[in-house]
Amino acid sequence: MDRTVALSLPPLLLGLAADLVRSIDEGVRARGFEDLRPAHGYAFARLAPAGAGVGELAEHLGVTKQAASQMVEELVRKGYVERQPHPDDARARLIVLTERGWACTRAAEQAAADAVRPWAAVLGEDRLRELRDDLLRLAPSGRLRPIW
Amino acid sequence: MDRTVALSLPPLLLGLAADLVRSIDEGVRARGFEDLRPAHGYAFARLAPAGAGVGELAEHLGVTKQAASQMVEELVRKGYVERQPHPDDARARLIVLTERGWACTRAAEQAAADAVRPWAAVLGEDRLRELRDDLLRLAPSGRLRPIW
DNA sequence: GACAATGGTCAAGCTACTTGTCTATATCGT
DNA sequence: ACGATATAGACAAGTAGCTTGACCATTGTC
Repeated sequence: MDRTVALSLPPLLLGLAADLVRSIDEGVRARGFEDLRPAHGYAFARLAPAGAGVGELAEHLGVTKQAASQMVEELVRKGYVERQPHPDDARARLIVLTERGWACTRAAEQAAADAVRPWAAVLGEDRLRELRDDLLRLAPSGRLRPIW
Repeated sequence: MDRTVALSLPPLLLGLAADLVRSIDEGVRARGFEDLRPAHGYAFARLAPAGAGVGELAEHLGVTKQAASQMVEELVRKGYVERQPHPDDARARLIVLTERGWACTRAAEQAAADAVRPWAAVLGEDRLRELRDDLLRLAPSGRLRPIW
């Protein structure tokens, strides 16, 4: 395999990803959610579809249950999520987004769209779609991904 | 601009970048550098070409001078870098890689190449090169990028 | 119905960062 | 040339987000 491609690809990919995270973070903050950090976005991405337990959230974030529990406590205190009793298991709790949590999620999507828009101007719509398709093929099987 | 592309691209890019970081980190550790974390790789990338001062390193890493100074102290203690007097400025010090630092840098490049190799199998050499070219066009002006 | 396994929390400790302060050297204005 | 200000870096203390360890409540298993 071409050595120059192998050596140049990782820095480019990581650099672009870092810029994207920073850009979305700024966009989310600019929309009034200044008490959140990128890590919270990864949590929202897991919680948005149908909620999740603390353990599931921990696994998604790649941290311990205790750390996830602390983050949930923080997000509850800030009004982004709430703990509901789990319907089937009295031990477990279902963590779900509040309306404020959903509002933040929508803000993150807007910020992401804003961040990507210039890319379409640079590459063109078609090339950008191909880029998306390439990334889709490289992405590990249906693992859940962050919103921002 | 196509909304589905705008919404799917960021998670795919961030997810792939996260996998890449984890993969390179594992590769570096497997090659015997178990006392380093991904953040150190970003530092090495800035130091490798010609060394740098603590302030320059701090700006590259996006942290305070004090934090960069602490990381340098840690890397000195572990034998990866050394402080040299700056030739032109008696206040400043030039931080440069030691032989061990270079060995680690080479290990990181190997690990990165290992991580990217499967991508060529999925996309093909030509498509992968186009992907690299696309990322190059999206990368902000010649900003320095991490090795892993 | 005992008993291990699981979901979650409480408590304490660690680490990588932060802000604040300081010294030494360099640069600028007069 | 010299005093004022800016810059490079280190020292010290505080903080935030993670870790490990211990624990309780509920569930599933033999």
